[in-house]
Amino acid sequence: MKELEPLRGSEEFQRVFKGGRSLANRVAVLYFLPNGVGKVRSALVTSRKLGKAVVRNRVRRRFREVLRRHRAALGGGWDLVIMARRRSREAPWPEIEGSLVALLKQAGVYHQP
RNA sequence: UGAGCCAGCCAAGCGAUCGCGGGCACAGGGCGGCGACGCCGUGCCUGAGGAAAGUCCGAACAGCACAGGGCAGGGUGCCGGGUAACGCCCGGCGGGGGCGACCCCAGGGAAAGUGCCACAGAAAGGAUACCACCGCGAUCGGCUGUCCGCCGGCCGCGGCAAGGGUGAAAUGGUGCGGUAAGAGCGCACCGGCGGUCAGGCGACUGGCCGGCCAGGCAAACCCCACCCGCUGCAAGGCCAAAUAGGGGAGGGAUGACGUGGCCCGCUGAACCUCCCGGGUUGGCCGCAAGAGGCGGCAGGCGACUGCCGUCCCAGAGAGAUGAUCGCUCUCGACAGAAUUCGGCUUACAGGUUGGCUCACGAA
RNA sequence: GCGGGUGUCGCCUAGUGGUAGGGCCUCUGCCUUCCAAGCAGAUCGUGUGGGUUCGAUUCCCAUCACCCGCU
Repeated sequence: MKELEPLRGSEEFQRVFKGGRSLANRVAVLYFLPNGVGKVRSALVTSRKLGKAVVRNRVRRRFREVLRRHRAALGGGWDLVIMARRRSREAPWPEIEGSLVALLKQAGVYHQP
């Protein structure tokens, strides 16, 4: 998945948090910053406040599935950090997918194929 | 039929499509490389738990002496066994609870010493005598006066600890005898203690004898017995890359470092520590065949052990299980491996197997 | 992953085995024309479950929550 490389290291996280913009709804917070690489790099954050390990793993898997399904529509060079919020624990799948896509569209990262 | 006790097992299932981690294969395809090969791709196989959890114990493994002596510190604590080891497990003993099946118990030492036992109470420990009880003496009063005698008050000397009262706890309990009043003072039974004999590997149990001398708390300090070196896979090892190994202060064969809270001992080097200024933030091994699972036979009451057969069962590195659809049922709990095992503890919808107890009914 | 610490009224805190104390807050009363301040009084607590002890905030065990280090 060349178009979905991971983001690593606290320096890269700090760069996105400080230099980037953010959008949010009840399911997640999206931080985004142009990276000039031509590829989309992304990372998911599920804090301990969200729940126990089973809950955090399930949320991360569902978020990752959203990115996988829509990776063809993600264009340009962006660094993304998606942070899960409380609603993501009990939200049904259509709500999660719809919420994340809405955030990506709002940020201008999402292009119709 | 109802109520209950103990032990064990399972942890929704089946199918389709798209995706993820790991392993193996690839003759053909794409990219890189002279090449071995790597990446992509394709095919097949495989992919969380009974607690993976809490991190409360024990070990393996690794480094430092194949971890040694002492102090300090910590842990364990009825007996016997199991185990690599344990604070775990099994079988007993003693105590407590339940009609019972059965369950629970940190359960050594208080005649080594220190300390504590608030309030109440006379007294909280080798202590004491408040009220009371009894004897003797003196004195006062009453019985009309005196002697004698009797009754009562007060004082002194002495006896005693049965009764009252306090407390969680006061030198054993009940009964009879005994006495001035009383007391294990004597006797019987019970309880405790000591001795002895018998049984048992032992904890302990039972019999006999002695005799009443010994309060509680050690999850208070402590004593005794046994155990414990420290650090932890981010241990430790190998390879590659990078800068410049630069400047200052202190220590070092009078022994740096290892080394831990300390001393000794051991090891054994030309380094080490701090400050200033810089570089790196990769890859591989450890890393999964093990005190392993399952089945059978044998030994043992059992924990467990021995032998034989058989199986290979996650291995990531920002961290693999998700999405959609169809069907079935009782509509699904607690919950996600990170070096690996053995335990303990805690969380938990339900389903299921075996054994046992009590109550009622029938035969 | 490894190691350490803390839980006491609504908030901040004392308390090393013997009645849980103080300040702020809240309520009531007094005072004041009224409010504030002041004075007097009251309510409210040992995170949870066991154990040791006559008696536990204190000692022991388990558990829950939170916090802080190392990497």
